[in-house]
Amino acid sequence: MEATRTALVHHEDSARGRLMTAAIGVFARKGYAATTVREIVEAAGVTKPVLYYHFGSKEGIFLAMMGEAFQEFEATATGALGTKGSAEERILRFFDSMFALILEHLDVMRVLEAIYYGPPQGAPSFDFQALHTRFLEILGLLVREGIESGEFRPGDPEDLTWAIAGPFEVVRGMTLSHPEMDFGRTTLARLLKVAFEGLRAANKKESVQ
Amino acid sequence: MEATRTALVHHEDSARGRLMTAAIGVFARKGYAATTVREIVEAAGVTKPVLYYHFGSKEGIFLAMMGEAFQEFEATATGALGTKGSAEERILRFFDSMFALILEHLDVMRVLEAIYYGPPQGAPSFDFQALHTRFLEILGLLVREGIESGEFRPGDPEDLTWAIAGPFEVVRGMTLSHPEMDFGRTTLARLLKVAFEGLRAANKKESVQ
DNA sequence: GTCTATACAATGATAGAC
DNA sequence: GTCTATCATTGTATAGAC
Repeated sequence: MEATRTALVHHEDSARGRLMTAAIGVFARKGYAATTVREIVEAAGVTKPVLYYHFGSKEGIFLAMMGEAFQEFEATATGALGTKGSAEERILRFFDSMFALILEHLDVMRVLEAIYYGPPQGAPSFDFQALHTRFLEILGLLVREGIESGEFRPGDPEDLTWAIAGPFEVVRGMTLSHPEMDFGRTTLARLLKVAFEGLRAANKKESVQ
Repeated sequence: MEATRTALVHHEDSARGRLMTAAIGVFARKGYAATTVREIVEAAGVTKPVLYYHFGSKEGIFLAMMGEAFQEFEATATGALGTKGSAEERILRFFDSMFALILEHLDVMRVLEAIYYGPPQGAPSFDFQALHTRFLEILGLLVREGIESGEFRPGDPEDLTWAIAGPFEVVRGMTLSHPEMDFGRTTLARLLKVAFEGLRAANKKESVQ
């Protein structure tokens, strides 16, 4: 997994690598539609034909970038399933590893998010839905296990899953749109703690300060 | 307030009104940058010079649209402050009225959200930040009152505010990106109930099913 | 206020030399 | 693999008639 991960972080210092890095930055800042190939190649310090040689088109470099991100997400998400501990601990670790991934690739996540939640902007279609579904699938599994083991109170598993997803959405959203506010793993853990308060089985409730 | 609100819903059947309605739809579907004036005028059944006559530019029609939305948001948000009841009830009503506003103007909210959370797309700058801040400000006020009255447990007001904002963010996000899943006011109320569980003062906790 | 016709800039993409 | 030079298309915006 480490190998897959670094692929996205350290693009080799080739023309191709610099183009990828540059494209991620510009797409993140201006969105797919508003980005021109001229901007990308200027940021990468190459000329237009170099981009077309390596990626074939504006769509091509976009898809290459999304493909790498997709692989890495899938690896991290699935990896979180093989952990031990209480449901709370496992959920916390799952969120923490996903959030760390977001922090490492803020720009890619911004592009991904803009296209998934926002208008397609004429960007080539890409199955972002699968990412989100997979995230909720794993979270739902962990929540269900917590309910069955008696760690969480009885209740509609879907509702409890969404209740736990809330803090993650909040922190993810604020991190992407307001990085200066410095929401982070600590804040995520703190908000999650509040959410867990509403989920714990009655016999496990602690008095909280 | 009703007068302000209808301005956005029922655009008069003039060329200007049809242009506004058409622009909202196209901007929502394709984003600001990817939208062409040709598309707008074709959807409105008029020709290009008509748009330039009424709004001056692509930016002009965008700003006109955002201006109307802004006014309506402010009116609804502020209106929610003048209500009576327990903190839970007031928060629920506040969320419900804000969510109703979103449902009425899904397309405008999509455009607004895309530009606020996503890349600016070259759209004219607009103080979306103020909307979000105002929303959190009001919510924070209601939460603080709940803490002070002893209805909510003691705790960091900021954290508790975010914890309550979570369900709203989730339902808003899902409604905008997956309207077919039919999240709605009922789901919002249900998820909010779970969140309140984690906030209630110890002496007010009820056993939940 | 609304049309036809068009100006003018910028865009994605390529041919062909090196 | 990378460059210079250029093409075809599409974009915003406008002039001028009605």
